[in-house]
Amino acid sequence: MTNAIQILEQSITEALHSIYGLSNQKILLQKTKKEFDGDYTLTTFNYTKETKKKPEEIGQEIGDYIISKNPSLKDFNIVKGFLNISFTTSFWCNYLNETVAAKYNGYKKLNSTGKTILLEYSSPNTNKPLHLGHIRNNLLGFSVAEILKANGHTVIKTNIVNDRGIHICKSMLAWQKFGNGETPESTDIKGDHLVGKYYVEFDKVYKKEIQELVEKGLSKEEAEKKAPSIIEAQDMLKKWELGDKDVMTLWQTMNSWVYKGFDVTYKTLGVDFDKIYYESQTYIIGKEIVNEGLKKKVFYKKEDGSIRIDLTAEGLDEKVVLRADGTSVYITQDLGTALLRFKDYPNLNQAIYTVGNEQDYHFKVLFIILEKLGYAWAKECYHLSYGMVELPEGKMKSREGTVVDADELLDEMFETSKQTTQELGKVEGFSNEELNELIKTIGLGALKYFILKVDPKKKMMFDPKESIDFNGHTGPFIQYTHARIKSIIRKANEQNISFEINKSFNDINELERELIKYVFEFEQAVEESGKTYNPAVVANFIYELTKTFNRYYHEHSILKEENKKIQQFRLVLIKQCAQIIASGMHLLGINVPEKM
RNA sequence: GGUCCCGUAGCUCAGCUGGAUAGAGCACAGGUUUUCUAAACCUGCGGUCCUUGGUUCGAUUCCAAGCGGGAUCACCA
Repeated sequence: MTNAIQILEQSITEALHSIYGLSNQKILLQKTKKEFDGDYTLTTFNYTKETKKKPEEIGQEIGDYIISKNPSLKDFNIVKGFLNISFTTSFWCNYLNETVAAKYNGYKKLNSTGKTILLEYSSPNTNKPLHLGHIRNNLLGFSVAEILKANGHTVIKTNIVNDRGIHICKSMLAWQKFGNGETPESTDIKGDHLVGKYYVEFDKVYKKEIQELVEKGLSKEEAEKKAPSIIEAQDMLKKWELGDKDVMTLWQTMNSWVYKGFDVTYKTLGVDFDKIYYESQTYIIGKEIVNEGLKKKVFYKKEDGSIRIDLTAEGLDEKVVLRADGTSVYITQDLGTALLRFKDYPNLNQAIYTVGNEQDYHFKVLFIILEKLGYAWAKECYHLSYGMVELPEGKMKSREGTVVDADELLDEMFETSKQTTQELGKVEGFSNEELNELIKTIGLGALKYFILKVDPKKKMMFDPKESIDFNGHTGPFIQYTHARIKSIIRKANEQNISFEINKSFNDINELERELIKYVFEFEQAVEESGKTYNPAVVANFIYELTKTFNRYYHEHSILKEENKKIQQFRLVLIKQCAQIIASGMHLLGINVPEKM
């Protein structure tokens, strides 16, 4: 079936060719603005040079041509260089009929042109609990995965757990020294938070040591290198890479605490993974790659013993890929991880890394190195870079404790959700279980929508003093609208009203026409958000649809409508709207309730 | 200092590959419920789209410079 936009593009192409002999012209179509009459608008300024005619004239000629050739088009009007074109009402009604008959949900089916995409997100460090920045990462990654699936791709969601390295040793060391054998069970502290406590503890001691050394006359840089704590941590890392038994045992124990904690947070957030990688496994592959690269002369050994790559020709710097003491750095692991993935999934067409934009440079370097090493798939690697979440005071810093903790924030969302729900008192007949479910759905809806409605590329502000809204341009507003529709549908069912449109029916009003167009345009929004890896496109689109629906809801009654044909049409329309709202929200990882 | 990103209403954000009189939400002022859920709807208030040039029939959008903010340039991750 050809859709509205395709019909217009084809007709206009034909018109340009037949009237002016033009081909390969850009066809600039946009939605007609509210103030004007029409469905879609063609800008005709573009063709003035080739045709040597005024934009109004061109509009008239193209308008006449396409209307005469295409029965789906009703009429047009011209305002300067804008040709506003209207489809017939029966065209839109037919469209609605067909989508409903096809049980259309706005997603593309998995198809042969679809790619196989590995999408990495979350990627936590196991030395501290998750914070709001990680929440953005998790929601973004999960949503983009859903959106890509809805565009007909196969997506493998993966998590690379950063479970080794100097930062982990810091927590371990502090626990060893000051922990008095504390465990999550003995303290009743969630495992990731307990480990995080010792990460902060380490930093305190370390800072103090630095200060003492500075007072003794060392420079700050020297002091940072010579502080006893950091030397101990480095020793521990060496022992770890050598497989020291005690260190390994401690490492496994503390990591297991963290994993238990993360699992709880992931479950609450509703995110999941198809495959989990651990850097403790991939860093070894990384080291092998470095050795091979050394032989291939992609890397070289400096006098100080470190192994490096010179990227100054690319406008970048000289980069260390393996430390002088033989232990691996961040990028060593990433080399190994990349290789392992393409080995595990030989059919991979793309690998997406969901990582904050503070690491733009790192990924630029990583991808260039992979290319220099000769991996053909290097060019399929893509850094999905997103902006930081900032507080009014600036960036969040784990070590300094200026973070919005993920678990705390989630609890606050649920608390607000609970309060609001109780105040509004619309939950009669809900069981306790249903009520809890609803509270979670709404709290998560508010948080997820708040984060996903912002363009991922941009940094975003979060002020902990101002709680996340439940009114206006928010998740709960959209969820509420869905519940409203479902309420009407339930009542219609109770009254045994049928949901079928008479095929010849086309007596619709302006808002109904607009709503059908939104249903139609959803797939374009899904497509665009997929191409740009941007859930905000879907989020904002669904909001527009929902806002229009609420106006419609306010102005027109459905169950009280006496004309049965109109009533049935309206029921079909709103049911499809509910479907699109649910589909769109699903792409954001947000559930929509039947009642609220 | 080099590289990169950003600058739209009091606040938080939309504004698609250049197109009509720049839009929402929050906040503020007011109105709407005997009518399908008022977490809603409607009205009002609010803008040198950071500045200055350039390209263009047309620039918030593209280019250049400047100003302001941020990130990064680690043998941290």
